Amino acid sequence: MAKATIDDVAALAGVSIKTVSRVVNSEPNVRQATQEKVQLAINELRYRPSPSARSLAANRSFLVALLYDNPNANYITDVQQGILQECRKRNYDLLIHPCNYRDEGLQDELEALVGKSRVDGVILTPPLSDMSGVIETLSALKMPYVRIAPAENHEVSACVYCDDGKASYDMAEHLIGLGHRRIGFIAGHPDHAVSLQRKKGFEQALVAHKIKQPKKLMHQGYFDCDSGREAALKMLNDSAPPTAIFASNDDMAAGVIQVARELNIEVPKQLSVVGFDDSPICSLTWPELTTVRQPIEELAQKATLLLLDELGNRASTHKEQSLHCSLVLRNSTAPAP
Amino acid sequence: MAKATIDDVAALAGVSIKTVSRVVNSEPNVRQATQEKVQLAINELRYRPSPSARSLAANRSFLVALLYDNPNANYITDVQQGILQECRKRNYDLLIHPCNYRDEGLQDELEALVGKSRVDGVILTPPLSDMSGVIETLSALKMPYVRIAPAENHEVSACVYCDDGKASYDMAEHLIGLGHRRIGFIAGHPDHAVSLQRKKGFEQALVAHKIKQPKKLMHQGYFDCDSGREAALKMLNDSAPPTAIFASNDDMAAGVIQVARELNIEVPKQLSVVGFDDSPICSLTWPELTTVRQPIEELAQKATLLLLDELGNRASTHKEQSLHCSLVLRNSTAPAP
DNA sequence: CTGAAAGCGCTAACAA
DNA sequence: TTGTTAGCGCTTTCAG
Repeated sequence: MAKATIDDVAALAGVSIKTVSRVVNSEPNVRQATQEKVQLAINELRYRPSPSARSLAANRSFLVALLYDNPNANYITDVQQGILQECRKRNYDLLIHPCNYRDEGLQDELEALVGKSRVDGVILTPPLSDMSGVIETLSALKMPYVRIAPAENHEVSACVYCDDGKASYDMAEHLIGLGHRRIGFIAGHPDHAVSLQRKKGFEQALVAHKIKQPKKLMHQGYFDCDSGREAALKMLNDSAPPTAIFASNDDMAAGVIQVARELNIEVPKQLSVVGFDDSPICSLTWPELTTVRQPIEELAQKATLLLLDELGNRASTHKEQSLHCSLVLRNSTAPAP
Repeated sequence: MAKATIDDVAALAGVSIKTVSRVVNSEPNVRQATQEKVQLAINELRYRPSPSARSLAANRSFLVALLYDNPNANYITDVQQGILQECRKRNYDLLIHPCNYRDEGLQDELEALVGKSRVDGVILTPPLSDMSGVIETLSALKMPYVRIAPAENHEVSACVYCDDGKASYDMAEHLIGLGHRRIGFIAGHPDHAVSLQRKKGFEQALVAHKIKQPKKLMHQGYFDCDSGREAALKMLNDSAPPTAIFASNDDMAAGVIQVARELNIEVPKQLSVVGFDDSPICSLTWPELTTVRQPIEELAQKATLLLLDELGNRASTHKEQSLHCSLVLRNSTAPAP
């Protein structure tokens, strides 16, 4: 038998198609008895509304797009997971659209995706969350969107973020509390806004504790293991090496640990090492890595909730929310020697 | 201005909407001059066909779904990447649908997703690729699908896979070639069909080289670090410990390396360790892990190609393809002591 | 090579 | 509380 349509259901239930539509969309103003009658017919025919027809008529697709430039597999799967949690509740589906944030054609790509209005809304992750071009295109096309972890301009759209600077400050203070005074810092990729936040938080903690930070202890990294290694190599081979190193993410911290081992520097006895992100490698390194955990999945969930609310109400309640990071203390930190 | 429709384009170009449709879908039988005239109008109006209308009329959505039970973030992002590579070429979009393969309601979930025919085709990854319930549901609903890395029944549908057994055999032979005779093996999760293949390949290599494998050297693992640790602990604390350990994936191998360090067993001098998957942690462990690389992205790409071909032609050319794994030799292996 | 007409299956506005 | 009537914007016949 061919797929049942709304007409079949209406015929079987002995009502008009509009009534079926009402039941399907759980609209009010349907008598209980009618409701049940229709539901019965729906079940019997295994009727499923056609998304295309619905989209065409109602001008909404029940599809949201996740736009991202894959920074890291774990990050992105966490984000996807969080988004889908909310989507399932409201019968939305998720379409994923990785892209290259430095791509010249990104603007056009976005316009193509959004312009045909295949999706009802868009979710952005860093560094896209902070790209004015992207944001302006979306606004111009009146496409609802929400930003995950934007660094700035929290007011221009609905968004959800963590205070990375605060977490960074706390982590620095933790090290200082352990007696460390010479703390090396490896910054994150300069294109990611969080990099600056993490660096600032670190520096503020030093200032608060009246610690002067020599330039030699500040290094540029790129969020990958190699840049962590490079920075560590420079610092640890210096005549006045640090007693602790704060890497702006876990991959770089893993690089630091590697270098330490190669130089026969014991972690954490001679050198404390901390990272950021709480990625799976934290428990795979030796010693296990002290780090900062961001609630990525929750972040994505809240963001999605904000977006779907906006899509439902069409009340553009530009909200912003923030969540807290937490320190995860493992074995890569110890009192200063 | 409101969004341009096919009528607007037709009016501006001075042709019928059918002709516009022909141009948009690059159908034959349009005179060059007409073609250009229409294209001009399209550009001027920035016309984008409406996916919903198109779906409704043509009964195809240009959407494919990836159905998976997230085994691992890297695996899944690689798969997504591969799929999207092909999708972009043919203007398909990807909808992701993670699920729990042990969920009672999986059947219904699938039927809901597929029954409304929101998607034109489905891509399956392990362990879903081998679940008869899933496959039968898809077949019953006549939903085209392709399976990535199914373990068995390669003929029932289009599919793409690697010969894990062969790779496993080769890796075992590599260890044997280094002089190892007591090689511990940690099997993968029993629900994943590849686990058995990898185990079989390993055993076949031993048989081929006339090595008797004591039961004590065969352990059940679950693809996670902890189960690797557990197995390693048992084997390395034994009176006759192995000189090499073959873990069925990298996470377990990382666990083995940890345990070795805790027991002051030097890797690779006293113990060689190998994994499987070539995941990012391979270069983050110390020493870096020798492993097997599966061309996951290519696998996904080929699978998608197969699926989209089928969707295009509607010729159900049940093809199957296989790709090769390769050994990645790093520093965790050395001649037997 | 091109076009006219008839839907695809649903929702929205309005009527009853 | 329910039904009627128009489309939504496209593709598909089938005729020219």
